[in-house]
Amino acid sequence: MNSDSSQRILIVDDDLAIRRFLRTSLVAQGYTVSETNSGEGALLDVINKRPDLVILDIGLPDMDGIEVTRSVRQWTKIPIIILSVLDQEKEKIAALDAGADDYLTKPFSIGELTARMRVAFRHATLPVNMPNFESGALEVDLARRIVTVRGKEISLTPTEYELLRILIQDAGKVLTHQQIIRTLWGDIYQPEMHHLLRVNISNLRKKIEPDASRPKYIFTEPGIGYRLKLVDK
Amino acid sequence: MNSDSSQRILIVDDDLAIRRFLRTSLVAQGYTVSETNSGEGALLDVINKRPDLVILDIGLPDMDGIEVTRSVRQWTKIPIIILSVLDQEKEKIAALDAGADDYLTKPFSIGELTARMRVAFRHATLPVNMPNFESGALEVDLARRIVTVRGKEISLTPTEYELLRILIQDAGKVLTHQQIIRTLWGDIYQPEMHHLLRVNISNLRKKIEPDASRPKYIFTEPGIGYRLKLVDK
DNA sequence: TATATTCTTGATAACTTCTTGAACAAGATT
DNA sequence: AATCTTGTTCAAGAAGTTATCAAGAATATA
Repeated sequence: MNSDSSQRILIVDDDLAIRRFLRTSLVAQGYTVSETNSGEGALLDVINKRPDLVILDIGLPDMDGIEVTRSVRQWTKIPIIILSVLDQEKEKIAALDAGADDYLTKPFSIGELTARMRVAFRHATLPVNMPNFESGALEVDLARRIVTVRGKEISLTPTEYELLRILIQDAGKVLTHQQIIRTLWGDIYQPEMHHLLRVNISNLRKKIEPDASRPKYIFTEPGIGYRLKLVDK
Repeated sequence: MNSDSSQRILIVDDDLAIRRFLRTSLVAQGYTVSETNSGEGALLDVINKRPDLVILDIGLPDMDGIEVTRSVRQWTKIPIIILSVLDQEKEKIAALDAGADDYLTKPFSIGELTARMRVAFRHATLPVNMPNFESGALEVDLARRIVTVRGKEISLTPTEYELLRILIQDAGKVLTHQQIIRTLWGDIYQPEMHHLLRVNISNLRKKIEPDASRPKYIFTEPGIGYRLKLVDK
């Protein structure tokens, strides 16, 4: 948190008028506000200013708000509320699945925005910024997307990496097949997805486990799902 | 089997057509669905059916959806998504501040609803504040689905775990054979199920009791059922 | 376009869990 | 003491799940 304990909000929007309007309204509500007008700026400010919540316009000059969301989500769970002029279903779903916590269509009322911000703060757990993950000989640099086993860097396919990231995000806990499938592939849930998940688990194990038939990291919970075990050094 | 790892959704709406529509769509997505048409029913079902998420219409015959939300929030953080025909700012804010996790205005697309459900599940998996059960040397982490006896982690089959969970839910109380059987295997009650239950109790005891022939945790109530004893440390 | 990489699917093997029957035990009833 | 009822345990086959390999399809890269 901040020294004056007020919550810091980062506003990302290329429209000056909207930034002004939001800043005024939020400052009046007692929030501390900083602003930027580009995707690049957003990524930098999330790192440097460590805001407690991001309000992100989806249409930015340099990069898509969804891209920004995905990028930020690689290493932090900081609440992100997306703003958009479009009420398009596809965009909404894409934004939410990329890791956004809420999606508001302009015009919206400040009352609703702040209510949804309060929901987001309620959800926010203690800062779970984990730039790197370690368990035994396995190390994952989530910010740089680098995985090493016993110091040796290994390369994972996009799906394998995403799967590992999902397991890391809830390390120690059992994730059901359904949960993993939904996070990995979204809405297209179908029974044959289970098979696909198994193949990917198998491939991932081959790359990170010393002995794939006797897993040290990725444990199977028969009938339920998988669990990434936390091992002390 | 019933100890299915699929997520359970409770739909609360007095409009049969909407319930049907939601049920069909959600079942197709692999969710397990139960329904009720009143606020009273909702409160009961949240307790008895232990859903993982509630979809709650705000306009119910007996009580307001906001009331229901407030009431449920007294004791659980289970995700609640409110549905409404009104796009009224005041109502939205009241619902969100009462503890709802999201608010959707009808008509909405199923795609958006399921995307917002995924957001809710993402939030719900974070807090580790689910009650842990402890009795003597037996510890059950219900959020992580981990059972330890004298600090040592033990693995239970889905049925065994579900059985233990049922006993924990009413720890100290006697659960009749019928109650357990129905919760475990649904309504297909048959006399030979008793034998099946006994075998499972036996197997569970072997895993958690120091001396299975002299149970410390799971007590037999002859002619009635079983009881999980609460033991102080 | 060719080449490499990754994803998806089917076949099969290995494994775990479920279900059932049989044997046994303890207490209650006759 | 014999019998009945209720409960426990063991073990084996059936049913269901999970792991792995490999080949073709799709996608990305050169």
